[in-house]
Amino acid sequence: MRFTVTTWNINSVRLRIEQVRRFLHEVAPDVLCLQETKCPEDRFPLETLQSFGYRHVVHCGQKGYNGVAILSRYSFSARDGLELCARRDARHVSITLGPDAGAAAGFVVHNFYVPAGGDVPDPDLNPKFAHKLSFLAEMRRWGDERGPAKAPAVLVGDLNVAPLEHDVWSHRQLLDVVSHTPVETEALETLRGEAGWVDSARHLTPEPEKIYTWWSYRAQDWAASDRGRRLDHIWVSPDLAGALRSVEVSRGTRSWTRPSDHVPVTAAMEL
DNA sequence: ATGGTTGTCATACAA
Repeated sequence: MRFTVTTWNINSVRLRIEQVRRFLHEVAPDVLCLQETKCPEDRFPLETLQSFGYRHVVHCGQKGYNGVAILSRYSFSARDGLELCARRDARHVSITLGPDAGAAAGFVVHNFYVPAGGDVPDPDLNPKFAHKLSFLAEMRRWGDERGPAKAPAVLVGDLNVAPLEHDVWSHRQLLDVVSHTPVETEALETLRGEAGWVDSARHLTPEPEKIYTWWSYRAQDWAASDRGRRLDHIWVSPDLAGALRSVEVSRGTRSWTRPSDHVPVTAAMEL
């Protein structure tokens, strides 16, 4: 059976609830992972999201910042959130889907929101960048502790790193810009490789083709300048790599009224 | 070299 999962940094789920409705109507993934819901638990639009056909929802939120959620057409048997960097930041949530989602033993979907890291790419001068590097180090340690994948798994999210040369509009000009500095790209690629995750977008669309999932709000004309970065990722465990059929970047949502600066990325698998 | 925009919460701060 076909299984689809989407990751989307929504930059306020309450402000963009209509965009969520439209996207779910048009693309209808089985599972939607959101980041930056920017919404405390008691103000999360649970019933509205459920009315879009996604009965199974988990939200991990806080006031003003961060926040991750997973919407699913299938029931899940467990939910869990990691607490990284000893902060109660809402930057991770995971679910375990049951057999009705297509994998006999079920599988885990992890949804991460990696810290953006501020503007100055020096951990000694910029505590936000230090936090980002610590977060990536803890993701690496978490992967080491998990060990080799015993069951199919998916890791998605706004990882706030564009790891490869053709994941940014200009590799040379972004080498000292947070999101594409060597210390970040090497950290992300190392933790991904050690844990055996397959980068689904690059598995199906290798370099040198450019892929972007984020365009700054500050550009006068984001589409004309097209100075994007690939910050949003869908990784799959090695046993799922052969099941990948497509990875779609919903670039069109960036042109919707009052868009998020990130667009949805959807992977389809034949399980 | 600089500033450019958006969202939350109501004043800076994070992205």
